Amino acid sequence: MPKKIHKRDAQVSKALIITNAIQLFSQKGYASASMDDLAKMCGLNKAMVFYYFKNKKGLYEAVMTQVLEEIQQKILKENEKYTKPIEELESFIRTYAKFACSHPYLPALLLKELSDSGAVFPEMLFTSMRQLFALFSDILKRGEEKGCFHDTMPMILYFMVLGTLNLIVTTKPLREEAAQKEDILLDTCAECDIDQIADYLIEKMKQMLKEKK
Amino acid sequence: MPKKIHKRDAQVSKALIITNAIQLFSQKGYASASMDDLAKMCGLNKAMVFYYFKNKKGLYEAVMTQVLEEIQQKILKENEKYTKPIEELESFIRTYAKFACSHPYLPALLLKELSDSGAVFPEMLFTSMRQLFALFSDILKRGEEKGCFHDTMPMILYFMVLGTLNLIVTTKPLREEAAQKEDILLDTCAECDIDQIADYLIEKMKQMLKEKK
DNA sequence: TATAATTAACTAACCAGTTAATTAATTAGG
DNA sequence: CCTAATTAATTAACTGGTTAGTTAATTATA
Repeated sequence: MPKKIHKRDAQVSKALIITNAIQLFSQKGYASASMDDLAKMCGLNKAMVFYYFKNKKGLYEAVMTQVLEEIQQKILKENEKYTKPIEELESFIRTYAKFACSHPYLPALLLKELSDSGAVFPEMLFTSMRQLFALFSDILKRGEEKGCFHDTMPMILYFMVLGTLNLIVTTKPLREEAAQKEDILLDTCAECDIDQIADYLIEKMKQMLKEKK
Repeated sequence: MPKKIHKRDAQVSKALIITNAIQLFSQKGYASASMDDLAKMCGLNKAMVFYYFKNKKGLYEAVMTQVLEEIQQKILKENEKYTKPIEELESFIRTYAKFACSHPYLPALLLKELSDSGAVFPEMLFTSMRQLFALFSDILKRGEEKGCFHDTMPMILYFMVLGTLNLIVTTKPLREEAAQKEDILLDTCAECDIDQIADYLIEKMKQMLKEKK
């Protein structure tokens, strides 16, 4: 619990709350995240949370918006560097993989939210999530028009990519622990780094997309 | 809230609690599932829950064990019908897909648990989950030895299958809602039935596995 | 009669959210 | 440039409701 070293500054306090809330929500989930704990983490009074974000749900929405905005901007920016659909797809997967690995709160928050079917955060979930999917879907469609992709079902392929990468990241501690006590026969991919995994995924996606029905 | 119509019977009461707990935990998540609510759903006194399962965690473990046992038995039984790795893989995917679709509590519970890295249910998670993965991994390995599969990374492919199917099932209500208000340009696969999706996944898996590195 | 199943009533901790008072920073006026 | 008034940020203390879990008494069954 860090003591407050910062001056009175709304911007700073607000950012401090969001930063800690990202950690808390991603680790404990919405219901188990305590606003008392959050205030202690921030070194602020609990009332500040409600002063800036009205209520718990408001804070959660701010957290999700920021996190989704972050990854979306990153992917869009990377995407601009490429023109060929294959390269764009590769960039999408690699960027998401790297970001998810270095910011593991993203997969945790996303999987929790999706496993609830957006129970906590119903409206804004697809407003924000849709845009990422739209980009992915668009890449596939353009690839199909150009004749380099075949037999695409964007929604399924999207879940394939996100599902795989999110599970790989969130289960990492579990798989590492398993690797120690398990027999060697069962490879839990505990030592694979995220680049290897992204490479493998990309190659497999290429194989899936190049074949005509 | 059904009134109790059953006689005094430990077996019946216990089963009643588990059945309702599966629904409750899968809908609300571990933290938000209230034992008071559960007792009301069962038409029993709350103390019964603690009488039979000691505490909330004990009940949750019983729920997870039963649910994982259920799907595992189903898949193992189906698997016996086949001998060729390709058929076994196909059966694995199709059986999981169908079961997940008709018992949507499974994907909900699994995704919640995995997004926590087994926070609630640490020990038994991989004891039970491992067996399913072991079967999947085994199918791939035997296929590779026989020369019909190539370049397999079982852990990644496992998450690919489970990740895709689980997300497809849990997001179904979300995607259907989206389909109504969204532009037609973005296909959320709202009308796809689970057999189509399983077919597509199986075909894509075949394409991925047949190619040599 | 002994044992197992069930209940009502209780507790102590926790939680989201409120309130009214206090402190610090900003601005305006002389 | 200083000070008084205004506004914004922060706090302690509180509330009402909920929660997991307990206990001791009661009912049914074998």
